[in-house]
Amino acid sequence: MPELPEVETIRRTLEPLLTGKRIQSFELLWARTLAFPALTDARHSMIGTTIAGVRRRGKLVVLELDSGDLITIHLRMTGELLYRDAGILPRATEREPYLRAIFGLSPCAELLFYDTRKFGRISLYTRETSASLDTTLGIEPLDAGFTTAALAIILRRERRLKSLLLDQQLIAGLGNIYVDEALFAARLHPLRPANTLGESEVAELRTAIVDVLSTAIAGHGTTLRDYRSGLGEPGTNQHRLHVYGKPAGSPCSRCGAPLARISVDQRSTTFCPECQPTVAHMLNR
DNA sequence: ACACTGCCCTGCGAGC
DNA sequence: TGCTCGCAGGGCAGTG
Repeated sequence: MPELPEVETIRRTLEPLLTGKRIQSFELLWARTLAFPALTDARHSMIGTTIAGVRRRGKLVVLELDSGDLITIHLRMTGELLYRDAGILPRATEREPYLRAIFGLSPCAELLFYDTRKFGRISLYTRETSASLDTTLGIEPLDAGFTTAALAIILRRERRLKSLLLDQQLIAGLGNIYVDEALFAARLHPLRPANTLGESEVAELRTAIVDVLSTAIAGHGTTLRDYRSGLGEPGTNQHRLHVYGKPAGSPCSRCGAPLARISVDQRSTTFCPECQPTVAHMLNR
């Protein structure tokens, strides 16, 4: 499932291809893929505008239009955003089964949105409504502002660490894969109340988050099943995962102890009980 | 403030 | 082989 590194990889591949292209059509093949506004309004706003840039905010791909409007695309679990040069490849008229939306671009190109599970969402924000993005999305973990002090403020609440790190309103872009990996790297138990972390633990967690995300971006993202870059290439970071997706009982890559698997916020969570002890565990030693 | 449930969806692997 | 079932999960609404 695409998280920050996958979305960033897609952004990087799409930016040079989309910038300067004019949107000349928007075709919707699954109605709910467009979250808002209504299709006719969305078409009216985007058709005829030019893509001025491709940004990322959290897990959102953001197409900046020269009108000042923004098209945001959330891939959720199985969304794929593929660029196709219609001059080279045949047009997507054959209604492939998982194709949900088509941006027709001039000259001679298409941006295709595929999504098997139909959870992905495309939205259009105006200059006025785009401010709400920053109230629903928290700090960017790869921005300079994501300091140990900034993270310490976020952690200043009695909430389970993993649940907090997954909260997009606090930190934007982390999902199940990279939260598990970052907690493993920082040797922190996913159920630790966030406000029990010491100063050095906060610093280690910040470093772990930045390292895990940066490494994944360098590897062009994690491809477990569906994820592909904007040009259809899989990533390589799946080979660097230490805990995510590993079955319970499989050996920890660091200490050899059997990994544990629990559920946190309805999400499977894998960690090493030896490397990532609870506070109670540490006191009992 | 926090945790939990159910919903949206489909493909896949396990079990029978 | 062919079926059913549980699981995967990001975000959100609703409940406790």
